[in-house]
Amino acid sequence: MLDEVIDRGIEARGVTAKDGTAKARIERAALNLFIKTSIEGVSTKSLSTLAGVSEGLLYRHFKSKDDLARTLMFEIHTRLTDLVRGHTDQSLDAAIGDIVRDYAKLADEDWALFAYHLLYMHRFAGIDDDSPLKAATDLVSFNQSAGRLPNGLAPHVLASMALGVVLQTAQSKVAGVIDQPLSDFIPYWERAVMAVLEDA
Amino acid sequence: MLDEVIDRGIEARGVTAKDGTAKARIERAALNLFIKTSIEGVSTKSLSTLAGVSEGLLYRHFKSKDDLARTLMFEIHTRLTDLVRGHTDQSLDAAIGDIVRDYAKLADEDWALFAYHLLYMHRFAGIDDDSPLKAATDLVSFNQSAGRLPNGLAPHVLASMALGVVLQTAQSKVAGVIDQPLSDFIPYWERAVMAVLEDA
DNA sequence: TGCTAGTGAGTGACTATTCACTTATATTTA
DNA sequence: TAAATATAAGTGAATAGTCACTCACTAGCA
Repeated sequence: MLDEVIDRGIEARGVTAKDGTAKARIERAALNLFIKTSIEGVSTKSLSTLAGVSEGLLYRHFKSKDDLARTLMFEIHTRLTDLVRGHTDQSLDAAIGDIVRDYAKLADEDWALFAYHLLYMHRFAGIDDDSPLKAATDLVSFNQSAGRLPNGLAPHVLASMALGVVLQTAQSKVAGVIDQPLSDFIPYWERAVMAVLEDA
Repeated sequence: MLDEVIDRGIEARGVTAKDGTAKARIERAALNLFIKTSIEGVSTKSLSTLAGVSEGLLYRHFKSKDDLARTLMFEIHTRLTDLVRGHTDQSLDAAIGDIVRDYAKLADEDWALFAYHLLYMHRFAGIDDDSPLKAATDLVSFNQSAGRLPNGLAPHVLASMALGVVLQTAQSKVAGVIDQPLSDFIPYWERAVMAVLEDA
């Protein structure tokens, strides 16, 4: 039964167990198993088997299973946060447009990594010190101060609501309810996010 | 260290280990530990200790740890689905108003149960056959057919985006970014959800 | 007497991690 | 250039611990 999972995992990505460096194969195997089951529910044995390496090798490249999970999480977390931050030099419309476009592109290009973030972000303590939500909150706050957005709601609440439009669509894709690439929704996201922000 | 977690868990709910029936205490302990860590990450030992019962007793009331997790999930899942379904006899505004109000109320009244659903729903296979999203999709579809909502987006996508407004606010509360009761956001949710639906 | 609630030590399977070991690949030295 | 040496990549059996679950048992109760 484990073999089936392993075969499907490899097959799904169209690669053999020997593609890429060992470290990269470990990371891909971890992502695919983590999003399929859970982090604690994946054993180092199944992980190394799917990656096509020995169990011991995991510990040459990562201090522990937790370190592996953390490394993967912070990689995508940083990328997503950077992507949202720093759009104060353009109009709000343009900023939202850029952000949702980049979000969709990143998700479509590396779905496993994106889905991993969506599913397990909340498990990593301290991750909210800086996050996509934090960056979005700063953007909302900036535009509220400039009088371009209503002040009725606290910026982190309004940012949550707006981000929800995008993230719940992604969640539905994780659940298998949606099977199109997220890029298909870019113009709709743009309009919906602006509507949430301006109607508050 | 485990004892600290256990103490905090009990303290946080203002109850002693002897409150309620043993079965109810097992369920509350499970919910509180599951949302704090994960399902697989919680041992039957820590669970029974927090509930103040023996490990063996878990198996008098539930067939397995998985059965316990499933039972809790389907209880809240059914309640939430019912809450969204069956609002076709009123205006869309009124329906959205009722739904977000009931959602907020249920979440505020039993936060652990609600948070459990939010965090782990996606893990239970077959749960999407009927779900809050499915019910919301039916409502959107009904209103699209009646010409009261634009037809540009597939109903399950539009429903996801609208639901995201509410669920991401809840997610931010799980993350500890928001600490108000969700009921505070009812009127804002109403407006934002309508804006998403009508602007699509 | 029969029944349900509750116990907790015991069990075998599985877990993450280690470690002594074997290749392979650079780097230095003669 | 060739030999010598260091360093990195990779192995898999061994280990100590934890896991979910069982079962023979006791306590109360109708």
